[in-house]
Amino acid sequence: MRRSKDQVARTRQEILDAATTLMRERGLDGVSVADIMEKAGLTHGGFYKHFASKEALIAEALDTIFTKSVQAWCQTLENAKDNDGVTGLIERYLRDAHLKDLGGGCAIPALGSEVARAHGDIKGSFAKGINELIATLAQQIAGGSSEHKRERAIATVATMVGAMIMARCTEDEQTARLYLDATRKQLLRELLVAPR
Amino acid sequence: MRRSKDQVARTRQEILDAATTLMRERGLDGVSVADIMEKAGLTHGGFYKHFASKEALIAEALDTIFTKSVQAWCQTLENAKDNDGVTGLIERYLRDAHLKDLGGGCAIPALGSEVARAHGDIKGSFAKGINELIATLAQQIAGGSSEHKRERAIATVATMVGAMIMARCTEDEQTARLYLDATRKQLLRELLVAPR
Amino acid sequence: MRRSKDQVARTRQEILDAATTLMRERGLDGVSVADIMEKAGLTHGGFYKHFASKEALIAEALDTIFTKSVQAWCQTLENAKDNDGVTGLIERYLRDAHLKDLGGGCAIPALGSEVARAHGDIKGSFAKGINELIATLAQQIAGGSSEHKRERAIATVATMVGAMIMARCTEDEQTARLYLDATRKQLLRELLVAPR
Amino acid sequence: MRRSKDQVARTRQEILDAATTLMRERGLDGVSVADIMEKAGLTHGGFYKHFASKEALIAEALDTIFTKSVQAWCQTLENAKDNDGVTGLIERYLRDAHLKDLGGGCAIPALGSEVARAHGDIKGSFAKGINELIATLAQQIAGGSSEHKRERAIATVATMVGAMIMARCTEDEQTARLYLDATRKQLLRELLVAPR
DNA sequence: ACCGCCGGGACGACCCGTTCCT
DNA sequence: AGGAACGGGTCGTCCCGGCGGT
Repeated sequence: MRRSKDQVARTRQEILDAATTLMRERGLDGVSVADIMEKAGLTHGGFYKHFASKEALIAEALDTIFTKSVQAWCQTLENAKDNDGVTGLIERYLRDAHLKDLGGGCAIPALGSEVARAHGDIKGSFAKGINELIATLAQQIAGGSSEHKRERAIATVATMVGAMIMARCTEDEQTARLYLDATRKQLLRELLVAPR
Repeated sequence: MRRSKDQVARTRQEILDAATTLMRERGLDGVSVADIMEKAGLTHGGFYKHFASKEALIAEALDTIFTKSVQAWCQTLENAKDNDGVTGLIERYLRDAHLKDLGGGCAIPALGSEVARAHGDIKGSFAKGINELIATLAQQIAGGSSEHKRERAIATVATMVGAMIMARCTEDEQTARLYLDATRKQLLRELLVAPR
Repeated sequence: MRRSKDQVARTRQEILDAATTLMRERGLDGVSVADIMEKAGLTHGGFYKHFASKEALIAEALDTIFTKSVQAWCQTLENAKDNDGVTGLIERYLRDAHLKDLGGGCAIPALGSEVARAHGDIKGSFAKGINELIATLAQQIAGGSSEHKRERAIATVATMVGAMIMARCTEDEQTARLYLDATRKQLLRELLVAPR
Repeated sequence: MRRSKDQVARTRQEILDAATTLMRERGLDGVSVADIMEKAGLTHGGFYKHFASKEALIAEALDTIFTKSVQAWCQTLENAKDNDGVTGLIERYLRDAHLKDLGGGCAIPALGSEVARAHGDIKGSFAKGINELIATLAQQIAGGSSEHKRERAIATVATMVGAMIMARCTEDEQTARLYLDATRKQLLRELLVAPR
């Protein structure tokens, strides 16, 4: 009975993991329940024992993705204690590897357009995730009121997200890299100007 | 030959117009050929006399959307000759009306995530459109080398796009407005700081 | 597990059976997957759990048809041990009932023209079936080398097939019957002449 | 007005010619009106000014095909005045070139299976054509009553048709050739036996 | 008067999310 | 948990009418 429950939970987690990757790679409408289950090593028949619907899975998978993203951001922010920390985050987000890592990267550029048209839990989970990401960054912004910090965090995330989307929408790698580089430069410049 | 050809061209344009709106409202995979034709007042049977495939229509509709966007940006930029012009564009992009105008707004936040996973003409048209938007803005950026202008234009567009996406991904209007306002403030601040 | 597997196999067989009949009645392009499923008492949705494609079903249905035909030929050939056996087969093939039994008759006159334009598994299954039918008949041909037997079997099958096609291509029953009768007479005449 | 009428008739004939080839190559259901018109160098819009329907075209095209076939058979039969004539026809029908000439060959193997399922004019034209072919051959059969001649002609045509179908239903050229050769041998053997 | 071509329904194969039975 | 069955949906193609222009 113990083992079994563990197994069920593990299976559930495998479905969730498969979903997080596939969703970002192919989009919310681009993945089928069967695809996800197959990637999890199962047949799609048992899916509805674990989740109420595809939508419920997506909402939960979104939570999982954002939770991991927040953790990663925290780590990046903390690891660079001596210097800014924010600098590190920006460079980490706008690097080439992230550009190509559709399935493992930030959910906002990967799914933002689709979620904007969604409703209910999906939109809710996504909005919560964005909020947490912003809050995570805001803590680390130097100087100013907490309101000011939040505003700067919002704009910074927006810039990174927009740059990643634009970079991913071109097949020309050089242009993509240009978008990322130009954005990083500008963001770093602002960082120097702002604290004052 | 006059009337008929006009009529055909008009019909084609109506299909295209219907597509531009529906695509942004429901996403590339969210609209069916039948939906588009119905909105254009036709049945879907005649679609393939006008376009080779759904993909071809999308690519062309993307061109149409971006052409109009470039025109709108130019106008906004020129109309405000005395002051910056860029200020006007930013305010226009990040205003509440744009947030809600999914079907008529900028294609990048509306379709970016999906196009990132596309290939061929669709991605090509989209990339060209982004490029033109950036070039349009770059012309109006004050001071610095042309390279510097371009970089600032890229970052500015990225910021606006990212903010719009994030704002559209929440059902809480207040939060959405906050994202837009915070971003606008930050963008305007940079405008004051940068040139000199 | 027992019942279930049986049921699945039975369903699959019902689809196959429906296909074998409908194909011969309406032609390869004349039947839709939905038609076949409906005849099998199912809806069209579940088809692809049983077969990879319409083409795969057709190829398998062709195998089924020819397997049954070979069995029927063997039986007819063996049942008439005392006399020629071949005589019985010819009379069985060229009788009136076969003329009208489009859905249950020999696949070669029913589908030959279409299969001639097909490729891959469909053509492969059909060719194999023809070969087996010829081999079945060749065994029973009296006298001569095995090569000679095969040649005579080929010509005999060809004659029967051609007569059936021609007979089915007229709406005048008398003419149809004439084609069948004339062919049977000629075939029987050859049987008397040849062995010696 | 004169020229125009000629031109119309010529256009009609070109459509007919295109149809005769395409029908045999791709089957009755395999050709679209657009295909035929395109091959005739026209767009498919004007088709219905020349023919009442696709069915009407097919029926007429069938007449054209059989008329030409009868002419060709007559010629072959007559050209070989000294010897049998029938021998020449058999060899001409069962040769390798005919096997591959789907679009220009005999209509019975190419379309027989489909026409068997047709009705009305299509079946009527086909049946008439078959009849004429048989009558053409019957005239040239040596010895016996006219009834006997007809019977032998029917069986001979049936054999040739069946052999051609079977040969075309295999992708293995060697087997195809075997079917044709074996049939020809047998047919020629009968020719020697019969007159007596 | 006749060709060009747009437009209309209908239908084709294939796929998806979900339920139910085993 | 496995998987068959369901019903609805997608894009693409077909045959055919009817209008517009030469």
